[in-house]
Amino acid sequence: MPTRLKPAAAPAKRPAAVPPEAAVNRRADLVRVAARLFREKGFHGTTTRDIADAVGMRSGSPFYHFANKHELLMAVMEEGLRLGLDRIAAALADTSMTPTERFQTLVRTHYGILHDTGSDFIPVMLYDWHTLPAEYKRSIIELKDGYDAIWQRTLDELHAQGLLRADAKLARLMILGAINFSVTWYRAKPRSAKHASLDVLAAQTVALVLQP
Amino acid sequence: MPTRLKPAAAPAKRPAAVPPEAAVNRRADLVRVAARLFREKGFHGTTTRDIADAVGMRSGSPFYHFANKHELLMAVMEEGLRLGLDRIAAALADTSMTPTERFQTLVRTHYGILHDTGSDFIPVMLYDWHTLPAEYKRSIIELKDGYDAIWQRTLDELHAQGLLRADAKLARLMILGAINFSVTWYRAKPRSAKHASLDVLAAQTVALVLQP
DNA sequence: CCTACCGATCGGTAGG
DNA sequence: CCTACCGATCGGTAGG
Repeated sequence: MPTRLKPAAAPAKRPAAVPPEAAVNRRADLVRVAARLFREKGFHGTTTRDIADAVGMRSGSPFYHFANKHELLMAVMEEGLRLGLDRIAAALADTSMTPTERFQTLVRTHYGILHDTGSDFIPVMLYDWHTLPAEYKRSIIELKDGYDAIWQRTLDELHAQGLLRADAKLARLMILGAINFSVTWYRAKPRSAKHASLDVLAAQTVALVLQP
Repeated sequence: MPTRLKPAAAPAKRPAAVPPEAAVNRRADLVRVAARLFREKGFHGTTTRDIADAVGMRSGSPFYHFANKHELLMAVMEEGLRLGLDRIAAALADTSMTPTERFQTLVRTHYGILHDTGSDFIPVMLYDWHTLPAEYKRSIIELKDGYDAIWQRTLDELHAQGLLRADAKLARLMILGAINFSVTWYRAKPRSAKHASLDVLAAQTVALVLQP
């Protein structure tokens, strides 16, 4: 008859009473930390306890902010797409750019979205998209469609100008695929000096697919 | 005091004694079924019981063939790379091909390796590479390096001929990335007639990156 | 957000 | 390869 062992450790001290708007900060902490851990170890490879530990909560407390683990995953993806759309909007704010310049900007911005410090949200979406139950996917797909549409507009223009030799829709899938796949091989800030920077990566990507 | 409930079901009948070489067939069954399930649900999303069920074994029996779940994952990846290398070698058997023809062949073959019926091994490697412990990766990396080298030779030649405008090594990463990423969006044999075939996909990929 | 907990499941094993 | 099992862990919950 195995009796459940209770930790003999002293009970944790309660933190000081929290300010009113702290809950949303704690929620944001959970999303940010979940993104990092999901990216490193995958959704199923990360436990809700790992996430709670990393933000200094007890194991049951994340469920005060999220009904279940999948909603945490959804929040990570939503945050990533919202941040990504913001970054794209800011980068394309100058409306005088040529289609080629817009394309260069999109490519460089997307590399940043994948590899800048703290940018773990979109990689999680790329890794664990198939893990999200269909009912959670709807709202994410809406955001993702907005993201794709921005790319598609520019690629359509490039195609019309004869600067893109493939079908514009397949070109979008292939170019974003080429960039997205860098999450499997690119390491930010390695010791080696001959490592390609994101600027170089972006320039080479553009050179590969755009007609001179 | 919860007493463990034992199933009241009749004990399963032992199957007839197996022929001597059957063990290797059963092992191959496990690898093939594991590849399919790992692809569909991921490594952590698939239980060893799922795999045992799918081949008609009891839950403990896969561990007669594999020391642990990770060795099953490694076997899936190894099988995929071996099959892939075989397919490439067969496809490139004609030594009179130009670099452009070899490139077209490599691209088309790789799409088949990802999307042909029963070709679940390499997609598993793409999805769950980061799940494999480092000590298991060594032998896989060796096979993978061989695969990459074949691509690199052809891309170097294309670059020398001025048919590829990006650095040849980055071009390999980006082109294989563009193709590999199709595992996230391409569905084989859909109902829709306007769906791109692998032939079309391959031709468009070549058109996108190769200078006319 | 913590305490205290549970039901289910999971990878894996001993022995045949 | 099956039987019979276990130790550990996991997502999640009731109540404060």
